[in-house]
Amino acid sequence: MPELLEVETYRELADRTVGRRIATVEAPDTWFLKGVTASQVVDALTGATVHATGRRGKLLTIEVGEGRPVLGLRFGMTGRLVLDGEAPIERLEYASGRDDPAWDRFGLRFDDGSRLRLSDPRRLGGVELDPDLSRLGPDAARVSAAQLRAALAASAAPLKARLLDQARLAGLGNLLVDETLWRAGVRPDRAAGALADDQVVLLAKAIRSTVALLGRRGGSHRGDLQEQRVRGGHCPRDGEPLRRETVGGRTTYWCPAHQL
DNA sequence: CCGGATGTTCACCT
DNA sequence: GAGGTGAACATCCG
Repeated sequence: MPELLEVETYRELADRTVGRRIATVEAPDTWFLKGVTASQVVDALTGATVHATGRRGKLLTIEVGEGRPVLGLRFGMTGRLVLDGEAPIERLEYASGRDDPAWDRFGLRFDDGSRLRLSDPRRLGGVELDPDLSRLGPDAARVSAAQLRAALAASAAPLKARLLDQARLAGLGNLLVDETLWRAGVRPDRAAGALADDQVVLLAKAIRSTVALLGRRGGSHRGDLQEQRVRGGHCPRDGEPLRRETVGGRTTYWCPAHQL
């Protein structure tokens, strides 16, 4: 999915529907429904009015009328949220711009005729009711040093693996983590629990500032490192050949010269 | 043709 | 228990 930044733009899009009444719920793909049946989702949301939207990490939440469950939307790597026939706020690099109706996995039709739909070619996202927020760590956009310290606490796992662990810290994906560590000058494969306290403070700052900067630039793929995230890429800071390794199960690029 | 990709979950190892 | 790996999802791109 989209990482935290892209989900935030989807939340802003979904927020335009606040006040609208849901006339019809479209759940054509039962595989996309997590822990609920199509009829449960339809019954729970039909006739409800959108009250508010929220986001925790990469999870988008839509709150409807009282006594109704919260709707949780996940986008996987290729999910997009579309309102009406409007062009999406942010075009995914991965997506080719095509928009096959067969990829519509979930949708809400409102009384005013507008339609909010989740299109996901690869079906990596999902829809749930009353998502369990206790399974997500603090949101990375606002993580404090103390929260980050707790997330990394005494772990032998590689730092990057912990930063990607949504239960520890919610919102960072592969690109944001690589960009953040590159900016902070920290190796992704260092043991998470081995960071000195002042390094944790700096890393928390780097996470917040990197998220904010790439947000201003327009998305997770707008990092300085992005163009060089290819085989044979070089560090944009000092020209050193980048290392490419699998860390935390994901392809990772980092500079051996300045990430220590 | 083949390998990977802004993600997550699960089974199965060590 | 903690970590790691590979598979699965389905499409596009180099």
